[in-house]
Amino acid sequence: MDQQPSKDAKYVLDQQVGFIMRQANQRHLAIFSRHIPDLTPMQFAALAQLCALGRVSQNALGRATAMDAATIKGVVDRLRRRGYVASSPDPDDQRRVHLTATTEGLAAFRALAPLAHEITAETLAPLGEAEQTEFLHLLSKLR
Amino acid sequence: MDQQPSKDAKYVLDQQVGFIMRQANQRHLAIFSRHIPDLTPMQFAALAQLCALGRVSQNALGRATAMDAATIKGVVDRLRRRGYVASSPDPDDQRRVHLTATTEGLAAFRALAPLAHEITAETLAPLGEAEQTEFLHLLSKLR
DNA sequence: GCAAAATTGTTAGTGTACAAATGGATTTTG
DNA sequence: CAAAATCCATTTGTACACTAACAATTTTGC
Repeated sequence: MDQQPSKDAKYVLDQQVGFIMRQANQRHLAIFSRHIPDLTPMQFAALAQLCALGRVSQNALGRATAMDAATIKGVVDRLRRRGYVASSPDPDDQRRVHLTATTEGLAAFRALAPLAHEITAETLAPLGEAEQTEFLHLLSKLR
Repeated sequence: MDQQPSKDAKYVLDQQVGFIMRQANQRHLAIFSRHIPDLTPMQFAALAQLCALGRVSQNALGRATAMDAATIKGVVDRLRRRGYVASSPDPDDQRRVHLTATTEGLAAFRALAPLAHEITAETLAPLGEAEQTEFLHLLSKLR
């Protein structure tokens, strides 16, 4: 009796925002890694903010990119291993470690930044121009 | 000279869909785990589809929930450990493992399903009613 | 001026995600 | 009917993401 599907259940899932949002995000991640295969979205975001902010502590960079302290650590570690980020101890506060983008990191960001627009454009391509604006507007309200 | 922030760089990031979408998703995940602390969204999705589809192979369940074969394995393992899912070998095709929701799993899903609507409602709460419909419509086109 | 509170970075543990490689089973095709 | 292609499930490796707990170090509040 429980052998056959209860049609109402499948219904439920396809109506949930989270489920649809996850799939939209999956599609976006695929587009991203096709354009920028060598850097993950998180690594790019961290590098971008570091270039923008100039000189920050690790936790501050995490806050600027909406990442957990534990998460930003891993991201920064990988960026440092790649030579894009350098760290030096803060003389005033011995808990802190100052982060800066290396010349190489800055160059990489400048080369990659234009691609970011392409990625956004391709992600939003299924929508018309007016729809894109509307979507971004609504999405922003949900964060 | 590179000490001070270059204002145009920070701009870029906050405009990218992926960055905003990730934050919207983070907020949604937080809402989800407040309402359903014992199951992750992925586990709930897999359980829901299993209840809906009745009896499927592991990979088929993965496809139904937009999960990788490697990913669905872990999710199913955890659901099985929790006693919500049972597996048995397929007599016709020896590659396959049939999955079914246990009585306990079915009961859990039925108890949790109403909460899914609350989660969606809370996630979309910052939007008006017409905006919610519009948002879901646009989001669906992006998956 | 000193104990309590807050912050910084780290580690450990759990749970997605995907790519790539493996091995076994089944289906297709030549 | 055998070879090739496909499919299923698993394993390995890398990368988020969050919780919780921790030590070291400021900062604060009385």
